[in-house]
Amino acid sequence: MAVFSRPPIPGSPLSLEPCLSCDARAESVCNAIADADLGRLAAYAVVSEVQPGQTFIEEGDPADSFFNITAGSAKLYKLMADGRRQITGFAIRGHFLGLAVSATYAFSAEAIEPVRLCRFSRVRLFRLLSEFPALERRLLERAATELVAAQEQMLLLGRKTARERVASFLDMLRRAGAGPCGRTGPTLALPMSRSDVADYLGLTIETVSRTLSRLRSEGLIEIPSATEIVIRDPARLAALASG
Amino acid sequence: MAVFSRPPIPGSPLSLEPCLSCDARAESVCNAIADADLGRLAAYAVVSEVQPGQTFIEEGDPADSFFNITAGSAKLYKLMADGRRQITGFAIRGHFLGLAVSATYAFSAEAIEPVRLCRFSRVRLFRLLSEFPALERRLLERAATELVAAQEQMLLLGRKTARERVASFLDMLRRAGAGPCGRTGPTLALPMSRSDVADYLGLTIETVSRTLSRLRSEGLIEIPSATEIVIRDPARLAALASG
DNA sequence: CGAGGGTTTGAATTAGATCAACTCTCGTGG
DNA sequence: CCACGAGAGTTGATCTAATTCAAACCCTCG
Repeated sequence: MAVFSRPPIPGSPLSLEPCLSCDARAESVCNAIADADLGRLAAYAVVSEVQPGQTFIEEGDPADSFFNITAGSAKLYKLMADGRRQITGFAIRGHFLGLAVSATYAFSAEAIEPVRLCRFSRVRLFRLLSEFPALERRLLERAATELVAAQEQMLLLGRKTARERVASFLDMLRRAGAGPCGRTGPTLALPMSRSDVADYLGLTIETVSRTLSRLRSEGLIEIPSATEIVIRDPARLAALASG
Repeated sequence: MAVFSRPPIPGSPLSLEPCLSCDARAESVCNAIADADLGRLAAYAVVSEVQPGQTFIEEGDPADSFFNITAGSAKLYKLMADGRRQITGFAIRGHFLGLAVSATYAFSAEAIEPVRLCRFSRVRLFRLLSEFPALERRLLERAATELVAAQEQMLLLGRKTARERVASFLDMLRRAGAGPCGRTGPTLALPMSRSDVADYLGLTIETVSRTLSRLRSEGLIEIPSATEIVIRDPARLAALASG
């Protein structure tokens, strides 16, 4: 994994700079730490980049690192012995990964778009948490938010129809403001493949494709390309999503 | 909700006693707090009992309380407008509920067996967390554990067959040591109804029933009564559960 | 321009749902 | 004590949403 480096801004202290100017700071747990203390954080983080298709967390491996995504997007998934896959979530800027209690990771993570991340060793993270209680609080909040999202996803996987699942997925992207180049608007960028969407929604690629086609023929969405979807009728889509 | 009370042990300070002698202390986050500080904890907790069928957390209600289950069992679930239900988990002794970031609960909770619980107001819990960093750490661990369980459940709901789901469920109960009267052994007590099991596994009651019958006819389990199941072949069951 | 992946569409199949009947258990009251 | 009824659970027959199998149809890139 290549170590990410950025030329220091002249006149600013080198150790502070990477965190102070980090694009992800606003969305990440790091914003619990005051400017003056960012040097401590930066000293503990190892910044690296992961290319699309590369796995940077492997289910079952010793869980000795924690990751903070600062750019790009990744998929988190679990595999069964015969290859069946369930994508449990997508991680983007600001997401924190690998907070395992067990000694090993419970899921794998693979970059979809080029990912930039900060890696913390287990020991160092816990040292940071003790040093900055506000950071620990933010982490707890983050975990609680993830838990709520997980429960919503269980409802989707256990009880929703294919149509409702796809609508929920699009609605989620819309609410996340997943426009192309980070812009918001009716157009959504889908960085993941149909296969990823299918494994996230507990469906097959064929069913996802068919369902999208049907939503298009009904005028709810447009599909200018396989990786772009325009929401024509957000209200009807949201209604569909909730049954 | 009736307030639970227990006669104070003669000679022990009243404010300390309830937590010090609590059956759930070993399994609960409260074990992060030293004996000497239990008075603070007890002062903040309101103990109450909930009867089977009673709902003590309602999805969408203001999330101003946190609950620590000290006895009994409860189901956590989300409902759709048309009545479809997904049970996202079962909570027993030691479980902590209601850690919402949002202003409202994301799920409902209903007692299956009589539940005894400690209720903390939002304000008081956060005061406790600041006062006892070890408590916050335990809560973070707990949340991380729940998250891992949620991911496992997503794999089950999204990718496993009915047979694998039921086997996973029984294997989970077995590993949790869910014997009758808290005993461990090959016999499992199922306090929840078939309908609850179905809504937990994303199946119908008929499919759950049929699948259990089939596992019985294959000699993997015995079903002495609707609420008791004997695991005859734990290894084969576990193998089935993972595909 | 052609190869190869990802995607879409079509036809056949099936796991699980739905609809319906029956059984078991347990509590109630004659 | 036993008949009765209600609710939970089981079993059977049928149906259907989604999967599977199969064949095009793109794009993109050498």
